[in-house]
Amino acid sequence: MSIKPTDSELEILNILWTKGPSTVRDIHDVLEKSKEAGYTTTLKLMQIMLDKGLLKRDASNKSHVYTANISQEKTQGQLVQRMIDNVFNGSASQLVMQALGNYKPSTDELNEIKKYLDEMEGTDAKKKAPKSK
Amino acid sequence: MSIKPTDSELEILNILWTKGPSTVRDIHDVLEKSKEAGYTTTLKLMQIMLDKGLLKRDASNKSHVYTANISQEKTQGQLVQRMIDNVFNGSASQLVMQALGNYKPSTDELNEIKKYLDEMEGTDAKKKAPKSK
DNA sequence: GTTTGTGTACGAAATAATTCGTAGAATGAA
DNA sequence: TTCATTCTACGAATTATTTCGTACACAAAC
Repeated sequence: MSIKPTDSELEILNILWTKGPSTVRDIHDVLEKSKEAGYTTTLKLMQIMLDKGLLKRDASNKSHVYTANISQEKTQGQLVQRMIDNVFNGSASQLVMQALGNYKPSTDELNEIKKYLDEMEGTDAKKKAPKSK
Repeated sequence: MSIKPTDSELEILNILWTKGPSTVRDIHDVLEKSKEAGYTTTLKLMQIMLDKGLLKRDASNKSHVYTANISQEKTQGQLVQRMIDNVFNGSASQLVMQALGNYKPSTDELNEIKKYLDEMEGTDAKKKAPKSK
């Protein structure tokens, strides 16, 4: 059971994750700022995403209100997983180092990551990272 | 100037990066082990990849020999970059932590990453990681 | 020679993603 | 009510990806 949103779908999901429940108009207004997009194109996309189960909606008003139906964290996890498998031959640390070498995070970010690593080391092969529900 | 191989194309690239120059037959034999695939399907894919500039080939023999025309490291870098932008709203450290939380690398891998981080910290805004040519 | 095997080229079907036009329902002015 | 606006639904064109059949070239084996 694995989802695979397209790039366009991801754009919409990102907006929904950030802004919360939104109408097609809301989403479209955001998209328009960064790209050409027809209103009905956005509408159709979101209808298809509804079909696929990526979104859910409240249709009790004239303007339907859409919400993401998959969590940001879970989606990120699955996409990262896929990238590790398909692009890094299964090596998470390879991905991590590529991300770091490529990106050069700030010292603050570095420290955050190191802290995270230290915590992991302590717990060794115990369980997964803590997650706030 | 940014490439975007599809999943199928990435499978082929991975094989080429691992095994070096190969014929369609070579690639197809590897693919067949993990999935259904017709020979001419693989052939066509590789021809299209040639068109796109993802591969190059030596056609001097009856069996043409293909090679990846884009480097593994550069491709990984671009894909990671894209994921950071599209999925993690620009935060590399978010990606890193998702990768780690999700995957639970071995202690060895953890140490490798930490070492890498330490090196980065020392050199602060210098340049990219050393690469053996 | 002819047959068999292995290869490339290429057209085209099948599927998926994206885009948009048009129709018609609902709402709110004028 | 009539007009303009705003919305959904939906059909359909466009483009990209994946798949495969068929044709034909070439070489080795018979």
